[in-house]
Amino acid sequence: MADRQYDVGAAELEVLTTLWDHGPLTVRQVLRHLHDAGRRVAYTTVLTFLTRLEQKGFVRSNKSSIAYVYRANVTRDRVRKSRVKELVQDLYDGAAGPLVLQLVKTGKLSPEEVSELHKLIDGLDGESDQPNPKEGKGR
Amino acid sequence: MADRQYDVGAAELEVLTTLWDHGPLTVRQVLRHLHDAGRRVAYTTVLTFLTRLEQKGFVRSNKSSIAYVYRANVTRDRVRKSRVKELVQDLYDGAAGPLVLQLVKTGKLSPEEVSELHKLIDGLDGESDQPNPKEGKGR
DNA sequence: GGAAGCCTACTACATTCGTCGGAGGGAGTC
DNA sequence: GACTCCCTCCGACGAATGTAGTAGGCTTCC
Repeated sequence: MADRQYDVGAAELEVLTTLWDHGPLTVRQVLRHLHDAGRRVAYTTVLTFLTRLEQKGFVRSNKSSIAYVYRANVTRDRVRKSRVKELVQDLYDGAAGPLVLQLVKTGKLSPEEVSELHKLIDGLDGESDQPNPKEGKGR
Repeated sequence: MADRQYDVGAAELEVLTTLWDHGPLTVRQVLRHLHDAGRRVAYTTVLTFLTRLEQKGFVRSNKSSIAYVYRANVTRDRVRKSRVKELVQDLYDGAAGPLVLQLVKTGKLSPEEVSELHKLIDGLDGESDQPNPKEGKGR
């Protein structure tokens, strides 16, 4: 219960996502992107989100000549992993397998994804009893 | 953003999970299960959770001779699906594929799960190039 | 019939999150 | 120099969530 590491609210996450998608941005730029995406929020609301995200360490900012420029300080991948882990823990009793199966059954994977998955587990199949030696863990 | 359907807090979810795992229970029984699982909460806290869950429609209760007996009113599966969907939407731009791939890569599936997965996608593979006729296509 | 328990109802309070408004300060612009 | 923007800081507020205390009601057991 303590481990709620990357804890970002849904609205905060939208802002963070905007930063992931469109690089370093000022408050106003984030606002514009959100508006373009159909999200109506006030300027100060975005500012609040960015400030809170910075307090939590998810973004950091640099003062440019005019305004602060914010950039993500965690990778999307990290947040994804953390969120997935939390989900698996809370609802799947820690076992990823059932989730994978469920997703494959109902998740409407594209043919490309299916074939990539195919390759992946063909690999796994062989190794599944001999641990991977070069556990580099790159993304 | 409106669609936050099965919205249950983390602590509420523990209670709901207890009901899923151990059938209809009274407040006190839920409390005992939680204590057994190392979770320290007060009796009235559990009562509050159950009351709130009932208001939200996630559990329902029957008055027995002694005390109210609560039972889950949503399936675990439904909550899982809803949560996963939310996650996929929020963090994977709606595409389940990347999540599956990520899980398979890092999710430590058991050999049994891998082989089940194998069977599953062998099935999918066949259909993948001939469009599924009865595609309900939610979204 | 009073003490000891268990049960529900009601109230409360701190925190987090989503959402802003207003105040006050620098920078162009007539 | 006054107007107008745009920027940041601070404060605020309501809803949800986690957590729990207190009051009052029924049982039961000497």
